[in-house]
Amino acid sequence: MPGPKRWRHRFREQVCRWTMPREAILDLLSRTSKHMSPKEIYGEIQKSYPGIGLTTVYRTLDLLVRSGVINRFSFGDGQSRYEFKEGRKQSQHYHLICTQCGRIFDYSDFVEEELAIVRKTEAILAKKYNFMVQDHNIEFYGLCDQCQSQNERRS
Amino acid sequence: MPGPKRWRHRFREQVCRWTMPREAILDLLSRTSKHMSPKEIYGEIQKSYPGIGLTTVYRTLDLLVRSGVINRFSFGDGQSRYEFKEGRKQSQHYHLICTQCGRIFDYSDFVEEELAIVRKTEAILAKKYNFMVQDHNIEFYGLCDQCQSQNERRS
DNA sequence: ATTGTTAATGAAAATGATTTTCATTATCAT
DNA sequence: ATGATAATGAAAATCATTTTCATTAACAAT
Ligand SMILES: [Mn+2]
Ligand SMILES: [Mn+2]
Ligand SMILES: [Zn+2]
Ligand SMILES: [Zn+2]
Repeated sequence: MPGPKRWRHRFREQVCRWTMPREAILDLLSRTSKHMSPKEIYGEIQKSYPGIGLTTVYRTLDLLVRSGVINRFSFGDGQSRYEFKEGRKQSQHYHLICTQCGRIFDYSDFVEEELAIVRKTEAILAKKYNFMVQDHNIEFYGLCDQCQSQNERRS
Repeated sequence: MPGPKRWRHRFREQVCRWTMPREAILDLLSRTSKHMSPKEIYGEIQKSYPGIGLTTVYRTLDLLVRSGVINRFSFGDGQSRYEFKEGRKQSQHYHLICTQCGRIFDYSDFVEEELAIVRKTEAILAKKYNFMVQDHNIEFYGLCDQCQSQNERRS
């Protein structure tokens, strides 16, 4: 079943209607590799569907997060950011966040070793604290290439 | 040099005045193991120093974060949360966040292996992306013991 | 101990992200 | 094609955080 149709079916199952705003927002997120905020998504969506309201963007993002189709992040810049959850493990990646310019970079090297540790950790957590892990998140904060050279030029 | 006095000196160096609100807030954070929000801190501080305003709490937390004395987290519940940075490596720990009740648990098992991986990762990041890592963060999302049993009782 | 400079404070207003309300519209099972 | 009702958009409400500004307090110099 091709993309849109698959979503339509998937959502019908939970007494949901597959509407144009939902299609547009999911489509946008599935095409970008950026970590977009509601306002950014709204701005982008406006270009092709001027009728869609910011409120609907918020509601749709909530729905998609609850449905497990996208991920929500709080990188600490005052707004939430969203990312399409790609199929399977391939897409597993973590984030580098530049503390100066705020840009976010995807990072997916060494994920094998990291995942092994994470699995091991999850097992411990389940046994010791009886905590049922559903998801995890690793992030590195620091200075991106650009901000580093900018800084030394200034000093 | 005992606690308060040490801070007083440390802050003088950066043309800062060591004031009563700063003392009170740092003192509170250094005693608790909770991850408190500005409003929670404000509420607690009020009990002993009714004069201190919420604005000052915000400003002081910013100062302490910039000074590297405390850490700021965004766990995604709409407010930032703060934690005293304890001395040395001993205190290195990560977080378990219950997606249902929002409670946050400290976790510090297996940190050895995790730290080894993190170091390795940092080296790669530095080489490949020229990203200078200053800090990192690992968090697990899931259901805490209590919420799990609550759920099965309801189902 | 007193004093002057000015960093820090608190109250109120402003801002900005997110949520709620409610009348209207559009989806989709029948 | 139609009815039930889920979804929408605009406006208002909320809530966390920041800014403004007149007043206060810290502390270096005396
Ligand atoms: Mn990403
Ligand atoms: Mn902690
Ligand atoms: Zn940067
Ligand atoms: Zn819980």
